[in-house]
Amino acid sequence: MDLFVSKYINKIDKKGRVSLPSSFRNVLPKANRNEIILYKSIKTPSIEGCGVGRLKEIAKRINNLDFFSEDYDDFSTSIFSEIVTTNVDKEGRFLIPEELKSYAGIKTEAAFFGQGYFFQMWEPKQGLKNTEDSRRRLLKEKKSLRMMLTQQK
Amino acid sequence: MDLFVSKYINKIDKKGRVSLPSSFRNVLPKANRNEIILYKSIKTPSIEGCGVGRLKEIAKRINNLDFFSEDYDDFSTSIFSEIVTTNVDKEGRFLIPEELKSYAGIKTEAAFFGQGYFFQMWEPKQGLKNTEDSRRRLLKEKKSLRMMLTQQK
DNA sequence: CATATACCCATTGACGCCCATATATTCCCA
DNA sequence: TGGGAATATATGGGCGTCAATGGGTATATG
Repeated sequence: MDLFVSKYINKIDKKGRVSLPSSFRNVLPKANRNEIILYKSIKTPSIEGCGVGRLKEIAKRINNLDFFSEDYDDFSTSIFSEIVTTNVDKEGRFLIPEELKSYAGIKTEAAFFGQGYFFQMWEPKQGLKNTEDSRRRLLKEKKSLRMMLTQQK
Repeated sequence: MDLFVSKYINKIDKKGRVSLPSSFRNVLPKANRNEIILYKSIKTPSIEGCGVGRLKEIAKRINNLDFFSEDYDDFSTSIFSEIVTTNVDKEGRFLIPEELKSYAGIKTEAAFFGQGYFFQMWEPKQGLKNTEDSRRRLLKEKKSLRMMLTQQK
């Protein structure tokens, strides 16, 4: 499985370390298993994360913008300066930077939600509520959900 | 990671020295870890910096502008003639030339902002405000920012 | 010679690395 | 197939190393 799926709730220890769920670690390329990138979610009070490979993709894309345009600076600033890289230790744990932790309201536990190509970290209560809310919104449009789920191949 | 990412705020000591963030030092080629180039940002009151290797890339960018345009001369002059090289000492610190420091309004602390292939140095307050402004501009066009961040592969 | 800058050494706190344990999971073999 | 052993995962904690910072002294350069 090379996608981030399922959800987990892990504890944050005294030193601020939290285990990246094992199944998530396995999604990272064997080469760079010891480094991930984190950034504030644009739309929700949560932290998003993924492997560094994704960052290089983003970098390439930004690099293709007109270097002297205002857009270049805006993207570059909003993305690169907001992204933090974090090292995953041999036990699979990492530190969540304070700024991100407070942005997401995370204190003693972090809830990990697989999102396919990336994952989110939430304060557990808020995260679960968000899941319910999304599901509720989707169910309001059953038709489209059914279509999404039953479409083949 | 071979990109300048994240942000840091470091102190400037009595002698005018400031630490280049460790993660930034690691972006510089192992060969030339003791030298960086600095120049005034064209669009903002900040200082931009990078390893000496990137000079060629900047030259290329400028060379791609129309040779007979006014822009060509302006960029060429503004950037090349303003570039200064600075030595990084064994502890990873360097001196910010007075002219650049006053251009950016930097006094006792410098904020380092990763920008991918280069970095910026700001007076902390102004730098943080600039980040917010950038983000605000981009969020007005949610589509583009989301695209930049979530496109897969 | 005077000022600026490089080199050396020191301190503090944060972080990485290592080892340890408890629980859960898988595997293997009788 | 049941039970026990080997393995993996989440978690806890000790300790050495490194990053950021401060300061003394040598050296260079005009």
